[in-house]
Amino acid sequence: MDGRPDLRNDTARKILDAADELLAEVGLDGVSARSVATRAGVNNALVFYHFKSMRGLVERVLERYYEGQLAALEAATGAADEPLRARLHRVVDAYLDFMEAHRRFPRLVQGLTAMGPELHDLLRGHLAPLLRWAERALADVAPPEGPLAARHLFITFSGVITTWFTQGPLLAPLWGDDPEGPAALAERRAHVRWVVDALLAGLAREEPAGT
Amino acid sequence: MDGRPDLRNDTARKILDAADELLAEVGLDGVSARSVATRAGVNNALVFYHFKSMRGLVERVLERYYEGQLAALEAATGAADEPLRARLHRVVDAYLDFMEAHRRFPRLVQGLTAMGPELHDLLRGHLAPLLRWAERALADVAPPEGPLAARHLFITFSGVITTWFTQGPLLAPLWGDDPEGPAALAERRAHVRWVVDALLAGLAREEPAGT
DNA sequence: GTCTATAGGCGGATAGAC
DNA sequence: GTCTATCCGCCTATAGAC
Repeated sequence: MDGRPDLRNDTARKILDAADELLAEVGLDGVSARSVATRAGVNNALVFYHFKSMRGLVERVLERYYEGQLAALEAATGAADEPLRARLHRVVDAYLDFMEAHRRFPRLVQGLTAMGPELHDLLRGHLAPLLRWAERALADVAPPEGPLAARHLFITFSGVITTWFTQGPLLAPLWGDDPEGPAALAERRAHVRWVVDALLAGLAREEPAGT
Repeated sequence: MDGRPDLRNDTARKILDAADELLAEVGLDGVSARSVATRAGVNNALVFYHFKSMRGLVERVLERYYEGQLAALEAATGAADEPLRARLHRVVDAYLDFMEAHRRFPRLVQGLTAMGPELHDLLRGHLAPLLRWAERALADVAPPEGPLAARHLFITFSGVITTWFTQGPLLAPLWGDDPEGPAALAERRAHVRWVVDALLAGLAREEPAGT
């Protein structure tokens, strides 16, 4: 009972899913134990029985997403014999696919990040493996240090991708498109691929002959 | 008394500044009228006297930032005789300068965005002029529609820039640099400029001869 | 404009019966 | 594991004296 309940338990799952939904709908502090329990159709006290505290509950929701994201990205990294450009496109596609399938995730992370330093360690713990993955994946494209280092490219790409999902609902109505619709996403995907290509070309120019 | 107090009033200013600080420190729901009043050194009830409600207070804080940002970007757009690349560098520098000078701002926006749809209209109202500005500023670089349109470039650049400020404090300790320090910012600035150049080269390739 | 006092609601969390 | 009942604290907001 450390906030990691047995998820084969049906009630625990229902609570977790309800919390997940509500976090995206009303934000962290909009969510109360009562609202979660009601949405899940279970008793108020069970939230604390299964997850110890509200914080524990949120941590579990977050955990599920980050594990999925890392797995998705690692699965897309495979085949080292593949041409670089195609490989990066696949990775970026996997990133977009995951966000599309879990639209609540970027919003949730965004909310938690902005919420004061108590949560920073938690988030950092999940971010660290992602950063290491990026540095591995970009090892032979980006220099190890300086403005073109993998870490900068990682921040840049997560910015380019997640910002669309977080700001999209705000901006898209301004140009009269449904931001959640497949057409808008397809266009964004094309944009991101184009950014990949442009940055790749830029990197190639930096290092005209292989070192 | 519509939540727009006379800011020549000293107490109103103190409350506004205190709210600004606290919003960044503890997030929107971490801020209470009491905490604001205490930080400002004034009485609890004065918050409501001057700002009508907590929501009104937050709106005023937000307003101040967005107005400043738009002004900064517009000021940097001037001189149309300047070469395109230099002009864009200046704009991007102005964007980064503003964020550097107001580090709380991106974090605040991030938090509010993630906080449910009640605030979306408010944010949209501030975002709309920025989007219009971007479309004007990029009018003769980007096509009016499709994946390379100004609106995509706008989301991309605001993502690249703001993500550094929001995620930086999380990530930078992982590579042992002070994210708030001038060295880290200078490196990021170099990165963003490089991204501008790479995307500009990409756009030039799309349209080999001017239409 | 500024203060005190307080109403009234909702929050997390626990005790203890079943 | 699940339920009822409850404690206690903090919140926004207002009334009314000064």
